[in-house]
Amino acid sequence: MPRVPVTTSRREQILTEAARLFARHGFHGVSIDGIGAAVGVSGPALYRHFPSKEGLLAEMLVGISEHLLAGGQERAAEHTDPVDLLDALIAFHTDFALRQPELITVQDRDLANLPDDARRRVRGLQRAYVEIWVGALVRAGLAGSDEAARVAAHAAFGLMNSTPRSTTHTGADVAAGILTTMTRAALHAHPV
Amino acid sequence: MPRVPVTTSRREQILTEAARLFARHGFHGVSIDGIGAAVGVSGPALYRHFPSKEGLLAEMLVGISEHLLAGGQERAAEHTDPVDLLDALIAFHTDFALRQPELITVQDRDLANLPDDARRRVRGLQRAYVEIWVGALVRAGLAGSDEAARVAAHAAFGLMNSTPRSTTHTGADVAAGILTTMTRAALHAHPV
DNA sequence: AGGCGACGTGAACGGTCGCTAACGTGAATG
DNA sequence: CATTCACGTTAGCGACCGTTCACGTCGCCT
Repeated sequence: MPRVPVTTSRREQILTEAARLFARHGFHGVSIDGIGAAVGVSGPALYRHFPSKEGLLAEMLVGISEHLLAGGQERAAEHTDPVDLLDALIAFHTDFALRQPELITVQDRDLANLPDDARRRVRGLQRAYVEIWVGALVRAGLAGSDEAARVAAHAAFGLMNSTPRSTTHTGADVAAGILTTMTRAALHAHPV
Repeated sequence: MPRVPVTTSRREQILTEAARLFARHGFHGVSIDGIGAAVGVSGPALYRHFPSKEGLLAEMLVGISEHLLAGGQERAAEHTDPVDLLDALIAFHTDFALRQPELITVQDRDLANLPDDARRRVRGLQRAYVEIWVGALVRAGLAGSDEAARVAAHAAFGLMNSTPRSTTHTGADVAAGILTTMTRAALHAHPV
């Protein structure tokens, strides 16, 4: 039988398709056979690449969290002015949310389905990412306390992550402009 | 055996506990036996009150959508000025999101697990609710097109619905103020 | 008193799911 | 050329899950 040349690695192919399926049906709503079928192999072949279904989810969510944190740290290193940093963070996060809506969806929907150690790891990475935002907000004088800044940061994430609910019908660049403007205004309006 | 006096109706008790469990573990992550155990009965007793597990979810989501739409229509009837209407809508939605975080979570996470007809019904109700916001935004001159207004409305929902992610550590009234202010600013900042 | 309906139980069913086992194969390695 | 290894296959296992069934038990109505 002719072997189909695999352009991207099988692992990444599986991760991509699994993300799409998890986003649409939820972790427990997708079967191993379903994921296999989506990449053209069948069922148990996945166990050549991942130790378990939960392990697959873990790699997906850890990857997302690491990517976000790395991007945040990069921006933090580039900008000393907190307002500039906030703008860079907004641009970075908005871009990610618009480019990878499935990952965004899975990240905050299926975190509870992770095994304990992986969940702790993801939560730690997420917390570090949030703290970058919190620090910028406080230093910019846009939040009266760390607590308030945390609420504001989560609110900003919710705003930018609304992408999966509305992007279906709208151009990505148009949405990017709207979300960026709204997020910036929301954060700057927050009273001290 | 002594019969335990049931204060609220069994149906509502089941709906409440099921919402909590669905919010935490997802629809497919909760078993019929688990829901039963949460209300003190076991497993199949639920079928005395609901036709199926999907039927239970359907009643939950339809109830939420109807409540939101009714509240939106009520505000729309009370306010002729679109900016006043927006403020009333923000107050209404924020209050709901803060008071019922589990329902908010289930609503936009498990819609995909509804049977087709119920899903269509919920989507229709949601769309009608969104259209109230869209109409107010356009009439207020805060959106250049219906499309832009829809993106803005979904973004506002994402902001206000961020509650379940951050309220755990913050007082509800404090969070309400922050979310209200941020949402108002976000919507008013959106350029024409 | 008697029957009925609401509500609950435990047992059992068919189906699906995650995962393992046993096996096959083609390409690189020595 | 023989071996190994990466990567797939199908068959089957144990567990769980949604649902149904047969049955029991109250409280209420006539």
